[in-house]
Amino acid sequence: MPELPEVEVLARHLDPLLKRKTIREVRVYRERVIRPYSEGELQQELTGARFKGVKRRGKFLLFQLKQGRRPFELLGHLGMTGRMFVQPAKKDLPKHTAVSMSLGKHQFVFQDTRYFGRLTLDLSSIAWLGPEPLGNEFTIDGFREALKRSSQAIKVKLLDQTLIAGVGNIYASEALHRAGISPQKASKRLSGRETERLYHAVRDTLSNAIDTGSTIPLDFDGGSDGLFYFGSSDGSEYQHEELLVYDRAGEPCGACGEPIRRIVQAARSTFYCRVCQRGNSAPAN
DNA sequence: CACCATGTTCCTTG
DNA sequence: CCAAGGAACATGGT
Repeated sequence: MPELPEVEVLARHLDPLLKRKTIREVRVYRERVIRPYSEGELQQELTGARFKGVKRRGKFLLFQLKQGRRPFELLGHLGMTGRMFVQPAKKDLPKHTAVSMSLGKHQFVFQDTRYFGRLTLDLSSIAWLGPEPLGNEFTIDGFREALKRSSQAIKVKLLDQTLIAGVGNIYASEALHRAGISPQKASKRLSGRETERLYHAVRDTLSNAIDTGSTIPLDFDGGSDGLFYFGSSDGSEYQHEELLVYDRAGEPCGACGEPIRRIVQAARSTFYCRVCQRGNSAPAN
């Protein structure tokens, strides 16, 4: 479920559900996700603490808590397959539950099939994140400066969380299509106009996804996988319709009809239209 | 059985 | 030293 828009929608969803709730009990079923802390340490810190709010930074969730008068934060990340939701206390925990916290009548559940996600007191991983793409810190000038140096393909560069925090494999392809730029073009070779187009394309792609995702009911405790870009829990798939190139290899480009291509960059799939996204892929150094 | 998957981190290579 | 590439992590779907 994990790119910026999904995490943003999830943070907004969880905030009112967790706010003012007190953690009564913590259970860790997979210690890997709370590393480098132990179950005992987490229980020690969290038991009795109260939620103040839920925020997002890049693809990370920040749970703001208070133990008495002492504020602190818990960091969450969904990895590839993580889900976080609130369900009735009596309800059975799903398969692959990594952590659960009882909140009285309800319980907060972190479930993650592949266990790549995190729920930890170790906040170090957000220290190196780049600017929030939808915030004021993200500027065209800063973006241009960052791209100037690198000979890496622009698609790969967009996944660099120190460049922009929150763009993932799906929206990187989507943003490049929107900007009409070849994913293989070396970052440093983008023209001023292309850089500007990409800057706006990234922001527009992400905000549109948040808008669409916000319209979808997130009844996680009903068994939804929460992957709103793959459809909501009732089976409809409106958000998927918004994706113009991702996972559409062979299908005609909505703009020109050319079949969408799939290539591999940095060991990950990239989808693009050869006609709408022309450009030089010369790997000059 | 083979290959694919929304992400990050660590190790190796050049 | 740094940038770039790849593997590892772990499980499931097709």
